[in-house]
Amino acid sequence: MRAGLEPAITGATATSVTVFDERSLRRHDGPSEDFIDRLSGRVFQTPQRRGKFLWIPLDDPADVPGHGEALVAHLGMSGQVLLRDRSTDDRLTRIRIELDHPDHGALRLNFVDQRIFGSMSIDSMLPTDDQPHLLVPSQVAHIARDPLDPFFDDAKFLRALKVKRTTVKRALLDQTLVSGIGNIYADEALWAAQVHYNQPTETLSRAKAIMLLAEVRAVFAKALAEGGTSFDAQYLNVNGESGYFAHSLNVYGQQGKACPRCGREVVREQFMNRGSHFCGFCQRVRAGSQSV
DNA sequence: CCCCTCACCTGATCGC
DNA sequence: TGCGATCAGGTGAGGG
Repeated sequence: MRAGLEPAITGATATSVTVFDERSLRRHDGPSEDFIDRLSGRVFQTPQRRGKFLWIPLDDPADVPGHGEALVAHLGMSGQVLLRDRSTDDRLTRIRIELDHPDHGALRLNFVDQRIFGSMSIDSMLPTDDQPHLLVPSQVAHIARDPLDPFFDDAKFLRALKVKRTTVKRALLDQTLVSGIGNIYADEALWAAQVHYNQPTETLSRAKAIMLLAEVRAVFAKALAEGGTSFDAQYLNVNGESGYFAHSLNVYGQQGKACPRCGREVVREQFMNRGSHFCGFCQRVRAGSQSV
């Protein structure tokens, strides 16, 4: 989504903003009038991402220099950002931003979200603790870098796995430890590394933890190359197109089918109020390596 | 302080 | 055709 937005909206001016459902501003500190006022007339800079948060830095308004604000978007479970022409509408559009781009002319951003777990907001930028010259929106400050980020700290992540009293899938889904991993990519990376979702993190050997992190990166790289995971019309890129990673899934949603590695049945269990998909043979809770 | 549960929401689909 | 149950890819406040 970030890559799709960049060439289209960088340098565009937000000429008009409409909020159809104020609940989509759940992460915005203020009423919709405030969101509209602060966004209208601003120029979009290059879109940025950390984990599942996307933001578009805004130029400083002429009368308020050095402000440092961004339009922040999170898709939640069902959000989409669709890049449209001025005449195209989308069902379940919660927020609409009309844009004027010096090269591409009139554009429209439709923020579409069925369940309204996603949001848009205007947020102030803060220095990151590890790279103070790089800024992130205040609501993103507690989110860890993702494993494809050049400043992701492998040693810090491995240390956290040792210290935490939790299980490995919980840790993968904990965006304060490592960001960008959701239920699909957690299950896929765990399968690739042959780790059971309920393996206590402190019993994971260092070698296994390193392998797991490598598999997370491999899953991310493949999913990004294929444009993400689309099961239906709900998960689309900015041009309304489906990603192809769903064709590459080994265990997610594959319950009842054969494990691509050993041929035994893929099973699904309830875990954290969601589905966990794994091979009961390849992925078993193993006795921990004793580390001092 | 750390970890886990649950609330937050709507719409599509399926079985009866 | 209609109705109720079920399901869905995330986050963070608050309780234990």
